[in-house]
Amino acid sequence: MTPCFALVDCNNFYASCERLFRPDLRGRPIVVLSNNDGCIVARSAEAKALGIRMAVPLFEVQEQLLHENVQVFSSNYALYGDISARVMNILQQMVADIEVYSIDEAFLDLNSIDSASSLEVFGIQIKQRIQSWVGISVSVGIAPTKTLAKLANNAAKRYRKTAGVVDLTSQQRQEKLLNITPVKDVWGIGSRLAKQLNNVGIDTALQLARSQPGWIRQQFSISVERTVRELNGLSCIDMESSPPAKKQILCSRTFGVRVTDYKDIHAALCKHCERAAEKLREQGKQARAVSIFIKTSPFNPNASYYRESASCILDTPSHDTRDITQAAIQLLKTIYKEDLLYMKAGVMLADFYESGTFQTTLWDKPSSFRNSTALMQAIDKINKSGKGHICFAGQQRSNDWKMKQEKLSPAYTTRWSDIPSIR
DNA sequence: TCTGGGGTCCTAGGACCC
DNA sequence: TCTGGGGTCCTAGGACCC
Repeated sequence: MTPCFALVDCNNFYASCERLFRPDLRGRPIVVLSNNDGCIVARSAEAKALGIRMAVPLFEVQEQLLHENVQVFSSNYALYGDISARVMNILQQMVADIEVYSIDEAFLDLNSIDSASSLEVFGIQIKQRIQSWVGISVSVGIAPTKTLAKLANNAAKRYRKTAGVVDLTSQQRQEKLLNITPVKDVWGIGSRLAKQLNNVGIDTALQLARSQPGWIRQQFSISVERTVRELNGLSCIDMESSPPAKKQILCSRTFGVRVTDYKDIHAALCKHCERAAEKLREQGKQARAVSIFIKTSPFNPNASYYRESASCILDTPSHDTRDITQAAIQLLKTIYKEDLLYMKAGVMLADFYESGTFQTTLWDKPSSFRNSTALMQAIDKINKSGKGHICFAGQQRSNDWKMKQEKLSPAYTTRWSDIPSIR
């Protein structure tokens, strides 16, 4: 049986979430900013129509936003995460197997659905149900491979006539769409590859599909070869129903303001270690490799760019926040330089082990902390309860370095005090 | 003044082994 | 004169995704 995938993708997701509890914003342009209010990461249809580009720094368009009366929001992940969970929940009820691909999109395995109705009708059902149960509008692309389903979804978004659902199972329709799709719009082809492909005369998705897979592999990589095959309807990228175990965990943030003091960077790093260790424990893993980095702004013309990282291997893997923090701070001491304006710091964990599976040698030192597991479990439980937050002292009180979020909307669906009331 | 965060995969090259 | 062959592991860097 030929496989069949659907890609369901929310339209202008962050902007749609912001509008969900603000009916007064219907029809008005909205943009959502990245962490730290730095760049534009989402735009409503109206904002797109004004020509506001994706990923542009806020300061470059500030005047235009003001002039066009665009509503600006900081990222509100509590809200987006909750709305996303509701959408995914509905999809899970409609098919046997889904892969949550990102916060606003999921692949569906359509082989299991009742073949009595057409695929397109099923797509329309998905769209209508999410619209009426959650209030979010989605687009649906259906095809025999994930890469084609992505393209079908783009078409569903782009062409009004499709009403938001495109069934691309017919080969004839595939060719028609590939022919009018620039190669840069193909999933897996980024700007660099697009340029290289253009240089050898491949401008459209159809031209890429018609090229020799072996030659493509030789010239580019096995990933691009896979893309060629997928464009021809041969499924090479399977569903991943449960997310694969992480191989690394990264926590980093740009500071709200530039910082110079060691104590501020120390505090930020402690916070990042706490979150990284928490994520590690969620995976049920222990890490052996710890690395950190600090950097100044690459955009400052008056100072040279400083970026340094350092890493170490723990004697025995650990999931104890204290082990990880201790290692990180030791590393920080080796790369911190005075009198620089730091922009960002982060910590990365890697080399993961299941608890208790690591073979120690006679001379390895175990974690210096006893009762680690029970203590960490207790901390995680308290921090997830919503009743309070326990942290280690290294984070200090200073807030100088914390993220800028000046336009944050309420956590409408996840905090009691923020629930909208109707008068 | 001001430029996000968190990931994955692939390849090449060096070190090292027998 | 002549300097093997086959392999693993690790790391850095490049590319991609949302």
